[in-house]
Amino acid sequence: MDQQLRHAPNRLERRKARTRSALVRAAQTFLAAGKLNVPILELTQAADVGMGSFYNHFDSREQLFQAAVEDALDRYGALLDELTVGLDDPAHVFAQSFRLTGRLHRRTPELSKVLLNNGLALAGSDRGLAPRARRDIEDGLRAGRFRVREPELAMVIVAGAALCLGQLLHDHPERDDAAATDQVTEDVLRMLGLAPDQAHEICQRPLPDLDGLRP
Amino acid sequence: MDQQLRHAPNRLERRKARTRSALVRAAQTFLAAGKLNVPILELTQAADVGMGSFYNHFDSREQLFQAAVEDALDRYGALLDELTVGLDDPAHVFAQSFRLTGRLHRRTPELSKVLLNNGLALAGSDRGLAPRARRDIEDGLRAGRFRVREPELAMVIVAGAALCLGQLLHDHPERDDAAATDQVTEDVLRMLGLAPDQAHEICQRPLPDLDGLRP
DNA sequence: CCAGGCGATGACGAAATCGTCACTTACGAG
DNA sequence: CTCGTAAGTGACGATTTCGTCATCGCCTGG
Repeated sequence: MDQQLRHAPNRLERRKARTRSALVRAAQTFLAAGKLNVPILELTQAADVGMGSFYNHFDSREQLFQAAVEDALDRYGALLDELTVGLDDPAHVFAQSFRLTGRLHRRTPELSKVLLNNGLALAGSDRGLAPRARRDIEDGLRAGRFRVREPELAMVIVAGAALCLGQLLHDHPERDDAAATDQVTEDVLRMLGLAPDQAHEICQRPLPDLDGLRP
Repeated sequence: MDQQLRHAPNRLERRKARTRSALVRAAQTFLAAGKLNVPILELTQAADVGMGSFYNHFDSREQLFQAAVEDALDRYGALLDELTVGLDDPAHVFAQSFRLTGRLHRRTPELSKVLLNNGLALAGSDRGLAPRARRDIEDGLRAGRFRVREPELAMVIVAGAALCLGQLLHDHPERDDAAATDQVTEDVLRMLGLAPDQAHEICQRPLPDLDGLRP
């Protein structure tokens, strides 16, 4: 009883949230396909909601797509967090995040394409991957593991490498994504000032199991 | 006389080329503004040609935009070539190209935006900047200046850095573009395996004068 | 000077897309 | 049980965009 009364209006709110969520997910589909100019009707049909429902939740297509990107980013970021808990060495955290991101391009292609299609705009964003990378780099500097003059400019290279790596893996499905990712990570770690042998070693460490994370 | 007869039909061909070129330039304007879904009529008005002329030269808007991107890339590449003739050290060529590219983001914003808006797709392209960067890196490896395991993966980082640097300079007009570019170039050179002090020195060298190149 | 061809042009009917609105359905309070 | 409200729905008229086509004007060769 208490649980239901906690924040009373429930049934209706859930319905509303479900409709909105359906629209967002449909938008992510088109976002992944790069079709930014889909007719609203097609969007609502893909979401399996009525055409009029769109205007109950969003004023414009741009607004919906923005919400779709933010949602995708938040999920991407949360996933990364799950996968890097309990690591001490900032360089290890950074390397593991970067390597996992490389893996995720193949594991969740839709999410990957959302990233690639909005890539540059997101590099300076305060959501998603960028703030995490920034934090890891600064942690690494404080811990004396990294050696760069301007963290923000190192971020530029890290973000660019992550994006273009994703694009490479997307354009060349035959490439071994794990090997390519680990090599790029190693190069980036060297750029960050880590000793070459340490950079190499840190990229050989086992990664957490990716199976069974998303039901 | 001989000159005119060389490849006979001239007057008409020039007119045709002028119309086409006007369309391409207009398209580049919209490309730079990120407006990919401009009505054809607006495009032809911006180009100051008749609406029907569009269909004399292109079948679809996509086709025009593709031509616009290729044209911009070719001009960008040709400009880079002009500015790096006569350099011997591959590392120097690379550094100078990269630093000039950073400068060009501010000097020719339209060209810069075309690059940014099509960025990732161009990283793996065989036109524009990518093939030059690839060539410079391989030259550097042969000359023993660079030390990376896989040139193609180093390219990934270089391309990403160039793009995200452009985005950073675009988002933060207050930033000193020369200083930021030189620092990023230095970091990238370190990533490529150049000794830190050499990387620093090579980024201090004077650049060719940019004034008076485009009349 | 004439004729033929090629490119330029914009009016027009066809088609796509928009966003409102009048109506329905589902829920929850009294 | 009944009513009020919030959300869902899709038909419809208005608007935008498309791409064709009949016509025009410039150039060139004869």
